[in-house]
Amino acid sequence: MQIHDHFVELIASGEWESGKLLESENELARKLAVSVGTVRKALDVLEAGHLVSRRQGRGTTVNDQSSDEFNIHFSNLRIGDGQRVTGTISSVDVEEAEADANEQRQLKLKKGDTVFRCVRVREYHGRRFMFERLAITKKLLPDLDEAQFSIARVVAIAAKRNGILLGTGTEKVCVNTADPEVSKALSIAPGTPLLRLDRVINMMDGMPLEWRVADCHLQEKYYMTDFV
Amino acid sequence: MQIHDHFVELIASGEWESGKLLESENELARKLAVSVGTVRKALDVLEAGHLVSRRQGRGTTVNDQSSDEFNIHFSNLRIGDGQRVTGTISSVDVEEAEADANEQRQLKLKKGDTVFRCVRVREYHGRRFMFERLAITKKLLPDLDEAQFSIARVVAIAAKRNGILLGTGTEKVCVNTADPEVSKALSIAPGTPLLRLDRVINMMDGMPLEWRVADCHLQEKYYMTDFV
DNA sequence: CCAGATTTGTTCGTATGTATC
DNA sequence: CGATACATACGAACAAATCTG
Repeated sequence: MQIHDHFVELIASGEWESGKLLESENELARKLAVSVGTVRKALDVLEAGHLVSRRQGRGTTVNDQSSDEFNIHFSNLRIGDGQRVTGTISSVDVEEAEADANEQRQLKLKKGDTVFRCVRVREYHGRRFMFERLAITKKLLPDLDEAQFSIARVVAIAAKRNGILLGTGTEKVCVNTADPEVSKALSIAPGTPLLRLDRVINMMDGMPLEWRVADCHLQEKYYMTDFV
Repeated sequence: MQIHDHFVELIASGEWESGKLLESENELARKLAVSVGTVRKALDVLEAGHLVSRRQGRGTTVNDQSSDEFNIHFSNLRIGDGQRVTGTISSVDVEEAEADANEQRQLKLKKGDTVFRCVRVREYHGRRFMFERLAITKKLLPDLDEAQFSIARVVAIAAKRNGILLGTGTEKVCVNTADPEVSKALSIAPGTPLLRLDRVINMMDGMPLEWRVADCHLQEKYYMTDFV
């Protein structure tokens, strides 16, 4: 884990930039004065966290956490044969505010901390299907401004700029019905049953960074999980 | 994987009975004429599949796949602080029939194969909350009869009797509204939005064994998944 | 198309750390 | 307190995939 954390630091600091082909396991082991097995295990953990990709005969490369391939693993929405989908953003509304009680609890903030609040609509193949409300800890992303929220994966991109690495997340799923605001945004009848996705994404140190509550009109899409 | 499969065979055949404390890694390695590292890796995979539990200083024990602790990992329904729940069965209706087209597809059956079809209602703290329809491949569980379906985990228990080990599973989640049958069974208004859980449980060789479609009136419960 | 070098994947055998009984 | 078991690490070797000239 010491070696792992060292590697995380190298990635977060930008010393290991995304796309870079790392030195071989043997070289890393020699430079860090540990066994290759130890380097291997650290890289295994990094790979499990989607931070690097490894291929026999080729080497180990650093993944870009602002890329779509990285971020799509935070979506359990799927289509057709099981491919994950996120859609694209079709409308945005941003404000900056003091965190309310819920935001303080979800993002582990103190009274008086500020958040970005963002309301967005996502569409897929030209059809609006998701109404999402985001709350993002502002102090961790000081260079983030309201103009940027129209692009997908803002948080991941801003996190990368600020040397923050995304880690785990949890999502609660339940059923909700369209209130007037949502029904208008998605052009569906009020009261339409929707899938509500309540998701928190944490940083690698375990602290939450983004809280999203999304109401989702599934249409041909479905939510899927695996049991192991 | 050869060692892993060998261990699976020992568990499925009953030679390693549940609750048994295994020989140490060193002994297993010596008897199988492989390195301890190889035994460790095989045991790691078994543990990931919930077939054994390991504790430093104590040893490795075989889990009982018919136990509640094993089966609860196929449920993503949670309550309060995040504890998984399955509830208890409050009503049952069973029939034996030739698999229809959907059942053939989901359970990878051939035309003419027979299934158990079972309609059950689950309750939690005295409140009925889930209406589930099961389809189970009959030929794999020849000793299963209709009288047994009133107990939870029938399939896991029958599978154990027949030397079958449960492996992975997938679950699709979407939104559904209560039709007359479900609304009557759960004592809720017709049209009430419900969470629909469409789940297939596979055996360790990857072949499906049970298909369940459940409509769920969540109440204070919620469905939760983790991102890694 | 092939030969050789490089890199990860897998296994081996041993040694030490640490939790449990 | 000692014996035992899993957890972690070490260093070496070979297999298999990949890349290069």
